[in-house]
Amino acid sequence: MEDRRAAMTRVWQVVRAIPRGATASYGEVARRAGLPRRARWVAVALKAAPASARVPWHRVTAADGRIAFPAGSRQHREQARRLRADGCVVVNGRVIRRKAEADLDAWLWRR
DNA sequence: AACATGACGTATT
DNA sequence: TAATACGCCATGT
Repeated sequence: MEDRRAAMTRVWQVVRAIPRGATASYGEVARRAGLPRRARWVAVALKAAPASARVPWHRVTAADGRIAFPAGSRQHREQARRLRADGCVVVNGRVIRRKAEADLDAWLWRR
C-alpha cells in the first residue's frame, strides 16, 4: 500500500498550499488532491500527518465552515486558537467567510 | 464477508 | 439556522 502513502502526501501538500487566513473544506482538499468524494479519508490523512510534515491542518473545516472536532474538545479549542492566530474570525465554532471572499477563493483555486 | 466508524457532504424540511 | 436523513468510502474488527 505505497499508493496510499502517495495520496496522503498529496493531501498534505494541498493543505500546505492553503494561505494564512484562508480555509478549505475536507471535500475541497480531497478534490484538489485528485481524490473526489473522499472527504472522510482526508480527515484520516490529516490525523496521520506527523508534526514534522508542517501541515496547517487547522485551515481545514467542514463544508459549512464549522470546526469538525466536537465543541468543547481540546482539539476544537486548539483549532479555533490557531485559526484566530491566522486572523480568521471564529464564531460558535464556525469560521466566518464573507460571500465575496468565498467566491474569490473559488476562483483562485479552480483547477 | 459483514458490520461499525468517522476531523465529511448534500438535500430536505 | 438547525435538525434529520441518507450518501459516500477507506479502515478496522
